Amino acid sequence: MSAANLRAPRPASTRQKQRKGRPAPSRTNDPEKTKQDILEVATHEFAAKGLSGARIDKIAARIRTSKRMIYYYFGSKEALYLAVLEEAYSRIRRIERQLDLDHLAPMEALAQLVGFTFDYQTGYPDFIRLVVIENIHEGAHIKRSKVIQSLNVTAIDALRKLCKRGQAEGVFRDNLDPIDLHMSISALCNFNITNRATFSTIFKHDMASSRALAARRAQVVDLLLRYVRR
Amino acid sequence: MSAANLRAPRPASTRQKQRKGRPAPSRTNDPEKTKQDILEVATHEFAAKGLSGARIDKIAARIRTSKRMIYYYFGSKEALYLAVLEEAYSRIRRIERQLDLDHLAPMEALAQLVGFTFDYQTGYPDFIRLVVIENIHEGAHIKRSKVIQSLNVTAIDALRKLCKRGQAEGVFRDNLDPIDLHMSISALCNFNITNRATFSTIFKHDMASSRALAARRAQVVDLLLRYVRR
Amino acid sequence: MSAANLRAPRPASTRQKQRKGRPAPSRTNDPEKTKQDILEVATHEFAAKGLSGARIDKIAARIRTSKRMIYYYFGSKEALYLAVLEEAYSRIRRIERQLDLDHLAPMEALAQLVGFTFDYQTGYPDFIRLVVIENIHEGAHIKRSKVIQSLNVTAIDALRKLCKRGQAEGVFRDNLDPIDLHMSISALCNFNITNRATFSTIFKHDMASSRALAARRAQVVDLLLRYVRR
Amino acid sequence: MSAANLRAPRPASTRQKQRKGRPAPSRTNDPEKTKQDILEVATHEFAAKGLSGARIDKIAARIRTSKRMIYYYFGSKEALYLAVLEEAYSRIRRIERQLDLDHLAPMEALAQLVGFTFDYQTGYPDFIRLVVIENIHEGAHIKRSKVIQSLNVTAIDALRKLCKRGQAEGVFRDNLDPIDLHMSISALCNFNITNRATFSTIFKHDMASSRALAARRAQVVDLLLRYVRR
DNA sequence: CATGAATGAGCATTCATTCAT
DNA sequence: AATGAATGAATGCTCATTCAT
Repeated sequence: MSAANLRAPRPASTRQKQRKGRPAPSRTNDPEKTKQDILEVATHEFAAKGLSGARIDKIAARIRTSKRMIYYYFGSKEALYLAVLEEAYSRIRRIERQLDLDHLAPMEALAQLVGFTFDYQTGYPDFIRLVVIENIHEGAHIKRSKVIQSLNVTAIDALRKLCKRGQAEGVFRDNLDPIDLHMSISALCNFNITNRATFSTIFKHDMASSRALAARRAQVVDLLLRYVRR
Repeated sequence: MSAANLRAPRPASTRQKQRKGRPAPSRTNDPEKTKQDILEVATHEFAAKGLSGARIDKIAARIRTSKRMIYYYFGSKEALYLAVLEEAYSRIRRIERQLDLDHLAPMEALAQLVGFTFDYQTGYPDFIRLVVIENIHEGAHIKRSKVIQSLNVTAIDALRKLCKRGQAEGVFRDNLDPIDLHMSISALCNFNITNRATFSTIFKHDMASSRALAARRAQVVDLLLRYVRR
Repeated sequence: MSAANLRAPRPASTRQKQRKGRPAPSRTNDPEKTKQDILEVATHEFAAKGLSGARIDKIAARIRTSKRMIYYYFGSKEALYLAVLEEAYSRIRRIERQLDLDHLAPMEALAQLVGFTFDYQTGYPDFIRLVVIENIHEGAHIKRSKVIQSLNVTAIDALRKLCKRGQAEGVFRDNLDPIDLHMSISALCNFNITNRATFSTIFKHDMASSRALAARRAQVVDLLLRYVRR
Repeated sequence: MSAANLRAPRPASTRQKQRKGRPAPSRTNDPEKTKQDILEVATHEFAAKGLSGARIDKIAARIRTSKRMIYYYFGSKEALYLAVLEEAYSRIRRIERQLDLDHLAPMEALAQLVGFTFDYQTGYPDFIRLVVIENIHEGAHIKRSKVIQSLNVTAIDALRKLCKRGQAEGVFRDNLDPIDLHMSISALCNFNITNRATFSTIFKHDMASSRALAARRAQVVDLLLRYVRR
């Protein structure tokens, strides 16, 4: 049996290289980098447009990779979105872990933690945007993600330790719930991102200026310190 | 005034039993009602799915009106979205106006205001969802809306008056900025809606139970009262 | 609230009429005809290429209707395929019903029935092609079709009556099963369609010429008459 | 010779346990075996899904070889399909050649031939499925295959000899055309495969049970014997 | 001999929107 | 005032196939 000489016409073999104005897809042969590039651009697209508003085409157009690669590596739009979420959560957890509060006095430590949270959210607004978007979807994807749910929330542990220490030293009042405190910190730090546009518009109050940010940061820290102090 | 009677009307209560097959166009001959019905359903659809995720078809299917009517009355999806936003903002402003804090002692008045805000957000979560969604779009629509920008933000005026009164009476500390205070109130009350799903999932802490809500409400009030008191 | 003057730019309203060389979609306003047209072309496409090989684009291109209409009326490729199957089955049943064998002598009646079947299959080969294709899919779609399963198979009833009559008159032998007989008739009549190309190629024997067809028709009738006769 | 030992070998028996994850490329270093494995799996895939419905990916996933190998050995999907067809035809011809009818009385010999054909088709349904699929494509590939067209159709020669012998011995009637007889045999034996699903569904008559098969086999033999006998 | 990475072209399907009455 | 029919332009996704090593 020799199928070779009976071969059906190979439509693709005669295809001309006809790159139009395309961004010239790379042949990096560095799959990790390619994946990372996709993830990075996708993070921004999803954060800016939401899951349904994001366009795979747009993501592809922004990288030196064809749209096809996105499906090659991630399988579907939703899977890409989940990967983006997982990466975003992993990243913040990774950074939180580096925070060392033990060597500071309790009040100062809390100020540090709140300030850090505020700065991180402000400096990397895509993360909160993604979280908020995921909430619009009622957390449907996060609930399916073992990766995210297995991440250790160091922030809470740190907060728990801090509360105990503050109370032991007599500078924090009793009846402080770390989870609850974390909620308040998040709420106050998130707001600057999640409501900036509407708030700025309605109150004619530019929340994005570095001056406004610095002032707000101080107030948020102040507000939370007042809350915990004896 | 208790917050309870300010709760959002249950949107579904007027809904007719869904008929199978065609959307069964109405012969109500009551254009105002038809518009209102569209708006109500659209509010929920946009709040639940976002601007891009919302489906005109779904909205039409849920009302006794054909899809065509939506275009007849509102012109486009985006215009409908804007109308929804405008209605939502108008509504909260209308209700805020009914709040009478002058007859209460400053601390109590603030507690009332915060509690009301918390209850309203919780009882009518679509509003905050819409606001958050609008922020994903960087406020692009709100910026074009004369209606929303012309709405008088009574809440701020009330807060300003309250601050002054509280300071005059010596129960509030100095250096309180009403806008800033408003921001903190909003942030703390919004969070329960905007981050409920992810927070509940990650911290295995059901934020939606009536018990959790009541506890959180008390903490938010407490947090803010501690912030203003001398 | 006047959304009208705030209307978002309507991207479609400024769209120019830019019909390229398209087949100029009709505005027949005759949905029944449009549906029928689609069905007809689709029947041929599916019969010629199978379910996976058929192209919605090709079907659309052959009618004075856009591809979009196919989804408007049928919902999906698979649903269209099913509609095609149902129409094909309905059609043959409708025609079978017109066959009146009662006034003929049993042998002649059977000859008539077999001849008719042979002619119908030959004259409308798409039907058997579709059936064979559906069998490749292991009857997955037919099993879901209430329409097809509710069709009364008159052919079998006619055959049953005919067998009885033939046996009563002493011209048919005993031990004849109508379903089994039907199977043999179908098998012998189908083959000319289902295996024509390969058989013709391998045996260098053109099965499609009118002469070959007539000869084969006679043989099939002969074969079956010999089978039933006492 | 009993038909039983002519049955198709169970293709799955040599298949290794599927490993999860990657297709786990083989290090067999036995190109002939690899080719054979591909062919075997491809035969089943094409028979089950048709040319357009078959998936190279699925074929690759089922063998201990990467998808790339398929192209390495066969060049293209269509060439693989053709190789499958050629192998299937070669195989049946090879087996037909083993049939020795000369030592049997004509009637018995025909019964043997028909019974064997029926059993082979039933036992190795992929072959007829492939043939039917190739007919959907109007025999386009078979026409290009020198391999298939050069295969000697022993069945026809055997039939021709048998007819002559039967007529000489006075047990077969005159006017028997071997090709035509072959056609009838094929038609009656194929039907059980090509129309099983739809026929079973429509007539609520399970054609696949061993009882139904045995009964049908007897009838087909009976039908054909009656046809040839003087 | 062997293979992981990469991809162009096409495909089914969706969706907001408009036409004609 | 109201609506059933119709549709262009995407959009997510698939698949056979090839590159580079």
